[in-house]
Amino acid sequence: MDLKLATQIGKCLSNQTRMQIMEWLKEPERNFPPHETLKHFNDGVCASYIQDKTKMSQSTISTYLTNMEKCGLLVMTRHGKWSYFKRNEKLIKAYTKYIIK
Amino acid sequence: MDLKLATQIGKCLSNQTRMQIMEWLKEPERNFPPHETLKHFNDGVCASYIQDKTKMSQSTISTYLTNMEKCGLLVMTRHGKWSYFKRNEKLIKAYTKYIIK
DNA sequence: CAAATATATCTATAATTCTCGATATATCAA
DNA sequence: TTGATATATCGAGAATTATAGATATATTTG
Repeated sequence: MDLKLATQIGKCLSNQTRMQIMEWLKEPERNFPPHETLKHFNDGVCASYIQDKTKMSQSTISTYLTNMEKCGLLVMTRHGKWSYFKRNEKLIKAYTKYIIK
Repeated sequence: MDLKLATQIGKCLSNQTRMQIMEWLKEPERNFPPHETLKHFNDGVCASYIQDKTKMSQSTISTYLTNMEKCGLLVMTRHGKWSYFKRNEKLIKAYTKYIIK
């Protein structure tokens, strides 16, 4: 973790929708309906379910998720035509360690 | 800690200069010269020393510090004509607890 | 292959943030 | 009180980010 990465993470976490997504992804089974094809949340939640819940446009949420994945906050796994996103707890922990004294 | 406050904190931590200030304030005696009037860093570091180190304008750094204090990241103490800023470890910890699963 | 579906990327405008100079306020020192 | 110094606030233009529609790409299905 360095200054640049930490500020990029801060940028992702400076928007209520994005922060809300991070919170929802703490408990996928609680916050999202079950996936119809995949029978689990092992790789997180598919982009369209996340989008539905935010009520924002597809392109906006896709951009959010892509950026959050680029800075490491989320991990993306593709299954067929679906993209699944889950929290990257390791990076989140590294970020919190960086800002704590 | 709630969604709104967490994103405000994220905003403060989304800028390299502000994040750098947070890092410097972890170790005032290491990163700043001793204060001439006050003989300690108990209340943190005075605004002008912080400004000097960033090489940015007085008004910009004053705005930064004021906003960081408003969202609780920093605690401000006034001694005479000087404003001293120190980290608010309690709030920082609350923020990290909020984002960690 | 063609159609349907999910996601990603491009482009442009709207909204917000950045940054500084100017100015105001507060305090100290003479 | 006057002048000097430290910090805060205001106002404006520059830079960045937000957001969505249009379009492109990728995958599945018939």
